[in-house]
Amino acid sequence: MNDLPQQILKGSLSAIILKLLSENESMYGYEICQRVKEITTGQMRVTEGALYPALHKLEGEGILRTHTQQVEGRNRKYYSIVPDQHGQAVDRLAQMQAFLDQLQQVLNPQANVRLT
Amino acid sequence: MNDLPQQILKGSLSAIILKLLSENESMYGYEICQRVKEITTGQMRVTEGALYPALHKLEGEGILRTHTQQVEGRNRKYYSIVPDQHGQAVDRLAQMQAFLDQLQQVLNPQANVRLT
DNA sequence: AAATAATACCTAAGAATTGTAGGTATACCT
DNA sequence: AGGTATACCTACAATTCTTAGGTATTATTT
Repeated sequence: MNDLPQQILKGSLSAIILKLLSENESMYGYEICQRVKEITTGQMRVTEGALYPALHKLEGEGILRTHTQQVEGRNRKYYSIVPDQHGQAVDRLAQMQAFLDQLQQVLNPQANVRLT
Repeated sequence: MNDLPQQILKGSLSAIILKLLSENESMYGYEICQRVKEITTGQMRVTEGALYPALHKLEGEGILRTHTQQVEGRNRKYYSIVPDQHGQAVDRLAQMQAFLDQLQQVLNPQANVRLT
């Protein structure tokens, strides 16, 4: 009946991918899943059924590119931001952040965001 | 090509509704649309095509109830949280806030939330 | 040695939510 | 008379995700 807590807000996945790939030269799908689990101490999980189509879409849009590499007998498909698309990634992340700030304005107006 | 900026993150609308109705005894649909525009200085807009189905769903789930009233010749349908469902609303809002905190942890890990 | 877990990729089908684009009706202003 | 604001609604399409599978290799446990 009740939705389980590990639901991802629809629309946030591509932002998560772009953020992680902004900080790391290249990552492979499975690694992204694990990284999100790590960062959020297991509270948020990116399912593979959502991740791989999202990666393929960003690749189709020309924002990401891939190179495959065999590591310990397994094939890994590494994704990275296309060099001249870093601006695009920054823009998208800024848009998402702006929206989240507006949402906070509605849901939690007395809270302020401060840098540490 | 590019998604316009006034897109709502799917899943956040019911939280917005519950938050506004937690602070106001009752509100009608059109009022909710206007209020969100006010709070976010026009940057975020809840479309009626999304709002009304969402309200009907929450009513169907037994969380909201309605009473209609005629004001200045026009019919207004006021929504309010069913008295013994305030806990439900608080729970849902807390869940959403927890998720947003986790998302911030991924997208903007150096930022901290502080009360004013 | 066999079974299970972990790693690593993928897709198909369906559910859920939202935007777009309409519709209806009243009141107000020009 | 026409346009704008108020106030409700629905249908359809688009998007995004979850669920639930599938394949294959390596590591670990039984």
